[in-house]
Amino acid sequence: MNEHEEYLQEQNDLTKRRLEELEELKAKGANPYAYGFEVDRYSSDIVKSFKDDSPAEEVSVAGRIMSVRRMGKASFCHLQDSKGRIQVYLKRDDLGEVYDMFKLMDIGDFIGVNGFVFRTRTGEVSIHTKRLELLTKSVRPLPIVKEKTDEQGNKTIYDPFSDKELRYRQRYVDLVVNPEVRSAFEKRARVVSTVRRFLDEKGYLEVETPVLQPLYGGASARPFVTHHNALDVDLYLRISDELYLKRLIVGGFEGVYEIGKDFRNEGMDKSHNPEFSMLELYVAFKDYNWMMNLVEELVHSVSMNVTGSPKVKAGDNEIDFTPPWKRITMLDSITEAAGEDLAGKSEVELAALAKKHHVEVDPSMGYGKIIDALFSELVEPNLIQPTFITDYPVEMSPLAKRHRSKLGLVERFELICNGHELANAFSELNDPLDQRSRFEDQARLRARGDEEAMVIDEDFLRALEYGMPPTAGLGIGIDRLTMIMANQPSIRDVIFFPQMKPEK
RNA sequence: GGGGCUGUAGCUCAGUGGUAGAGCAUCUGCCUUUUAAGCAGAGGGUCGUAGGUUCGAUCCCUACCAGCCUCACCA
Repeated sequence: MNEHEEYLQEQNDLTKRRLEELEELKAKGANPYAYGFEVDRYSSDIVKSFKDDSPAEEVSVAGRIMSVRRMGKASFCHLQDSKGRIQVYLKRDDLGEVYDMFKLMDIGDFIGVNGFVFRTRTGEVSIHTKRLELLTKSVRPLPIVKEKTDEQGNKTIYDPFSDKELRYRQRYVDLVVNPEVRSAFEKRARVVSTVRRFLDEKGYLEVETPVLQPLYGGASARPFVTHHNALDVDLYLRISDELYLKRLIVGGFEGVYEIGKDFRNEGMDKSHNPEFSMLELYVAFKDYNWMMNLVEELVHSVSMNVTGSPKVKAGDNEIDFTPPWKRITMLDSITEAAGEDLAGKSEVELAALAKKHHVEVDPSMGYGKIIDALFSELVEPNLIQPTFITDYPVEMSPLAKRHRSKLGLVERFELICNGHELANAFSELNDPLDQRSRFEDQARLRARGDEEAMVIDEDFLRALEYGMPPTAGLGIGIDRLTMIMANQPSIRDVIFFPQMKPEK
């Protein structure tokens, strides 16, 4: 048995049948893998612009066959291109031998069609085919999804392609068959392009910094490790861009941003993927108050561009991004939720308060960690409308500048929306001595076994010693922003190829 | 890592301790404006993998693999 025969042997009957058709088509002189086709219109544009009283228009379209209805000497099929679908009418009288070739074509095949636009008796705008070309033969059967639209315009889907494992592993099939998937990713692209345009118009410079780093930093997370053979050194995939972008502020750029992938070696769930996209922005001579205004403007602009409205549906909630948004300090937000004033409370008193509200604490947790636990449990899940939480304990924020008037706090805010963190920002710490002592605190945590504590970056400290101007910094998770804008409950639905265990 | 649910035809799913089922898809026949096309007929399966119990396992048991949900951990 030769290789080709072995391959045939392994295939199921549906694929075998298609491989036979492929040979028959070749025998009839068709090239089942053609080189191109002149397209002049998109399906949905033709349907939209059709007018019954205008003279018949000639069009050329190309796409995949998504349904076929054969009735002896005439057939209908639906052709799907990147904009939608249009019905195609094929008649033996018009096509002759080509009509016999069409009998060898299947759902999934790419065809090119040239003909004139008309409306059928049943009212559907269609193309009356004059010329038909096979562009690509599909030898593996697609899932067949049928839908019916009733008089009220309600769609019923029959036999949906819904197995999540198959959808993620074979996203190409998911995209062909489930139009709403394509639409979510188109929204993702618009999120990114809006952010980029917004920041470019403000005059900030888009830059690229290393993904492979000798030291990782800028966030609390475990990294991926890799190895450079020629240098014989271990390198880390970045967990954030922060320390490199701040070096660029030291170097004299007054506004820099980067949109790129970060990598964190942690668990996965519906809001975490090991690689994810992050926007980071640093602007000289500004502080976190200024940055809050910018974030309001930026996210509002994304919402308008992506959804056409400042109001966005997220599951059962409607989120309104019209500025200004609520701003409240972290302590006040806990005070509000717990109904007890936190001001001046000691660590012991806080721990007692936590127990009272059934928030788990253990003796190893310091003041900052208890505050964080209280916040995560009592406040964060209930924040649906965009809210700035400000002024975090210094222990939680080793790269943020101390608050100008509140002892033990830093000038930091997070934007919480729909119960999740969407952005994180601070007035950047630029005192090299303070930064060194914060790194050293982190090193002590690390020595005690905190694998996520930051490592000391001497080169970054050296840069700060040369002087970094007052700077406001921001990070926004692009995936999570997209989840909200596209109303997708899982990060896997806004990442084309989410991380999966290997297929066995 | 803990708990729950799931894995049967290309897709979506029923089902039973004794020869494996449906709809759609596929194939054959009829049909030149149909549309979840229709009518008549046909083919298609290692029932996730490996063990065990049993005369006999797709079904019961165990382990493993994969997926989803959830909790924990984590930003």
